[in-house]
Amino acid sequence: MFGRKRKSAPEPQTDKGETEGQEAKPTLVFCGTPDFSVPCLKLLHETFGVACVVSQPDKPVGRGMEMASPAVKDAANELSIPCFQPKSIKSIKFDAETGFGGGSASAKPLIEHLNKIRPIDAFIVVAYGKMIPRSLMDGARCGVLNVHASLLPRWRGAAPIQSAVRAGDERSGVSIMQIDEGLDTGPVFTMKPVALDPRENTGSLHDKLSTLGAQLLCETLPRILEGTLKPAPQEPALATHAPKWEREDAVINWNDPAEELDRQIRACAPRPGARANFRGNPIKIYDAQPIQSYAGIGKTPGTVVKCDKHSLIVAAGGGSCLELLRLQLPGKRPLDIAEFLAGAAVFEGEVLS
RNA sequence: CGCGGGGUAGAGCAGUCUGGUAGCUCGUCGGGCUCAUAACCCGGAGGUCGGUGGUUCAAAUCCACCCCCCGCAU
Repeated sequence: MFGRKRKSAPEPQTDKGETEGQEAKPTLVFCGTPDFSVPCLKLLHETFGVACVVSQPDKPVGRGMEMASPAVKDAANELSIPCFQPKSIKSIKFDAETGFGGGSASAKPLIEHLNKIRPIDAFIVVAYGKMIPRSLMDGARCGVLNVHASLLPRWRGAAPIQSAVRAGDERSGVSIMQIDEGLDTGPVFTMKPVALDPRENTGSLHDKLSTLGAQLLCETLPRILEGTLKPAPQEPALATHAPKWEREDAVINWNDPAEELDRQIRACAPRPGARANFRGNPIKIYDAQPIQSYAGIGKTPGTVVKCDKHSLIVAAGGGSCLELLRLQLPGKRPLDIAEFLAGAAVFEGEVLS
């Protein structure tokens, strides 16, 4: 009920002076879109307060093409933070004298609001989904800060988490960086590593990095705002690129060795799910593991080499074998292998593609 | 009105087209065999077939509407 006029901060905040120049709350603008961004938004708002949120527009999605709002917008609404969803922010301009201007029609309300809350200390971008224009870098005292889900300069780009899992990286992490005009090329304030579990998938790593990113951001932000933490440039020679995940990346090729398939399957879990074909139906594989005991040497990759009530083992490339653990038929729920086998009699010698 | 699949015992499925005794694999319970078992054998319990209405002597099955789940596309 009283979430509306939260603008004026509660008065009794004159206690401990842990950091001296910290009495005034910074003015922060948060830009983000999916689930991944939500923990950052929440912790940031709790710790420092967020003046407004920018997210991608609602779009028709899923069955029935119903309009769906981004997770960040829903979170902003819960927190009673004003949220703007311009179609594009590319053409927004900034002038030190007159403030923000330009912009497409859909960006007007945002621009108006930004001018109202000036001066802005920082824009904070977490998986917003679009490139950030120059104007925002100029429009805040500390420019645009970014939480990126990798240890830069490894895995710059759109799909750092999937890429780390698929590559079999032993560790990943989050980076807090300054956005410049390149794609994740800006100098880095700090990074925090995390070890990948051998059975890690994209979903589990996503969740780890999402909370880790929120923590690291909020720990680091005070020193960035007061200018005592300087960012260090990335080493360009070490950079790798993590391109957007394409449909093709989820298609199983049984000629690949089992270990590679395992990594691909984990990279595709829980979404979109690695795809194969079984009896003419598309089937998704969510979990599997390479197996030593039943060498598939001489078998065509994709052939079921062993199948009983509890396990299903398929030949892969180079004589390797893959035990399928969890899969899904079209129109059905994902099933653990034992459940799957209870309903669909599978025969040794059948071939998946 | 984007295209499509599905809801039958605790789980996974068949049966629906061609209405007429509720079936399979697993789990569970009891018993047996075994040094042993996610093994094997014997026996039992467990279902108002998603909901409502309609057609019919008779509906899981045909018709109408509703609820819920999922695949593709994005």
